[in-house]
Amino acid sequence: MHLFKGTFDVLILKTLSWGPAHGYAISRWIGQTSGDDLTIEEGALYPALRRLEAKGWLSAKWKTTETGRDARVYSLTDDGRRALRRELAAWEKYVTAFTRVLQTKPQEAIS
Amino acid sequence: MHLFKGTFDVLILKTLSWGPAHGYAISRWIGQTSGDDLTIEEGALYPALRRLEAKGWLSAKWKTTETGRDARVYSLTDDGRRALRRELAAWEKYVTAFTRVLQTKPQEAIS
DNA sequence: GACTCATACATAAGACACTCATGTATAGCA
DNA sequence: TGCTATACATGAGTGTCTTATGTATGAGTC
Repeated sequence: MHLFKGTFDVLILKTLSWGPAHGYAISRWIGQTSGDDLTIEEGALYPALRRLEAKGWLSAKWKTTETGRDARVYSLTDDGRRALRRELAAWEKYVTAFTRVLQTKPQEAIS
Repeated sequence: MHLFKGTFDVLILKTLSWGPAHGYAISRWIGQTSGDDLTIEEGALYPALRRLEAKGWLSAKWKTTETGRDARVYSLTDDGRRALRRELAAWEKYVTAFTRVLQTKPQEAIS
């Protein structure tokens, strides 16, 4: 489905809050747990990870996975953990405000 | 606050579902009812209205308001009403999926 | 009469996250 | 040998946004 830009960072951070993971696995996890309603394209995923790393929210190193492949494994930094808390709060605030607008019925015509 | 791109159209459509209104009033209504948590900049507002009009979701005509000013008053078309229903459903589905990802705790490491 | 504020619309420049397409490489399996 | 899944990467293009700037006028204030 079409998505709302700027919302993926929180999902990535949250996913990494459970422990280190590489990009492909993060993408798969988000797809799975959302029932495939949320899919993050590879062209969006890898730049996003670089971006979050550049912000200091993630740290990365190359490792070999259990299946014998090279993978770039990301971990949440302390800054990343703080950012996650902030972003989660912002998201909830946003949804609350959004819902309020959707549910408020005007007494009279809007002008 | 920073916003999530692509989410405003629904708010505009919803606001117009209560009756015709001009851009400035729509913006004010969204700001008000959200407790100023959601503000739509004028540089985003007017292009968005044109966009929705071009899609056939809104119709517009110039009128003079009660306060004696020229204003471009927008109304929801039938297509717009259908679009609103679709967009609302999509938004709810998105938030649900999003919440599911945020709340799902993995049994084991994500890989 | 001059000034300021709120109302009302408009647009251009630039930022930025996305989609889509394409590319590399390799493990595992039939 | 060929196919699928895994794993990363990037470039071109798109579209919505922010920021800044501009026009114009009604209403109230000094």
